[in-house]
Amino acid sequence: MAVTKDDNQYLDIEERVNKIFSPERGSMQFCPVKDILGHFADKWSIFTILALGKREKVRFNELKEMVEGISQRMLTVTLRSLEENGIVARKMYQEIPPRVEYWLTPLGRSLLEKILELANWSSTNMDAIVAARKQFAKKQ
Amino acid sequence: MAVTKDDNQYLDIEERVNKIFSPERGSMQFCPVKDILGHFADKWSIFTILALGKREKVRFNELKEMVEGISQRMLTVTLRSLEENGIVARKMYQEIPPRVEYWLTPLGRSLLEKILELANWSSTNMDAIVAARKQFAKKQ
DNA sequence: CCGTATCCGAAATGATACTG
DNA sequence: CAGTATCATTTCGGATACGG
Repeated sequence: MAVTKDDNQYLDIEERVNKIFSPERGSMQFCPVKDILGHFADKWSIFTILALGKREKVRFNELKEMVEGISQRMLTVTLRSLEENGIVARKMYQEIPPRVEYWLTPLGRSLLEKILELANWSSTNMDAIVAARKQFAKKQ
Repeated sequence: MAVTKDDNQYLDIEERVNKIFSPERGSMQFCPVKDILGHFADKWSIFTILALGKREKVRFNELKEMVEGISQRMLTVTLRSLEENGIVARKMYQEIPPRVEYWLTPLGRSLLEKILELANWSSTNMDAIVAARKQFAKKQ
């Protein structure tokens, strides 16, 4: 069996996946992929980070408008989690009425880069996915 | 590229975020980012795709071993969802005992590429995140 | 305005038992 | 082996009330 270009590509990916999960990449306490990626792999975190990427600084209620469908509670919970992990910074002004601003830290902006890639992928492959769904529905 | 990346990095990102969400990118029925990304933005999907990237074809129980902590039920549910969206292909052999193989479609492998980037980001920035968590704990 | 606290229903997930 | 079905449990998330 001749090795085609595609085969090489596949083996390359396979190697990279294994590399990420290999023990020497992470500390002994935890696997970074499981612990860290598992922390951001939820839709509210992803949509919140994308929304924060739209502007330099955003106020709480502005953010609530931008992340469609999120409740006040979930936005608070999500922002705290992102703040705890160094993705988001927060500044509260002692005014009346109060004003609180959120923005992405440099770390957060680097994560945004990767999420943007994912979002672009969604946009690019939308048609293929919709087609796959129709195909799957037929088979059932 | 003559202009350095850092100079206009922030503005560039802001523009790209807005572009993804702009109406003309998606159909009128749905926003690809919300509908599609929201579909894969859960940890079991992400870990399953990463596991499938490790090997060319994987059997159900092998996969269950590879995705640590997943239950049989959630693996089934996740695989069906990925199959429905054209990310995963499935072949069942009429043998006893039964054998079922799963693998990533070309579309799935292109998604894997993006997820790998995210996983790499986690690995690379692990230390910064752990530091941020400690810092946050102190402030509370 | 920007939260927190609480409660409650809904949804996601796990555990277990069973089947072709 | 690779599921499905069922039930129990945990978690998520919305609604509401309240406070700085």
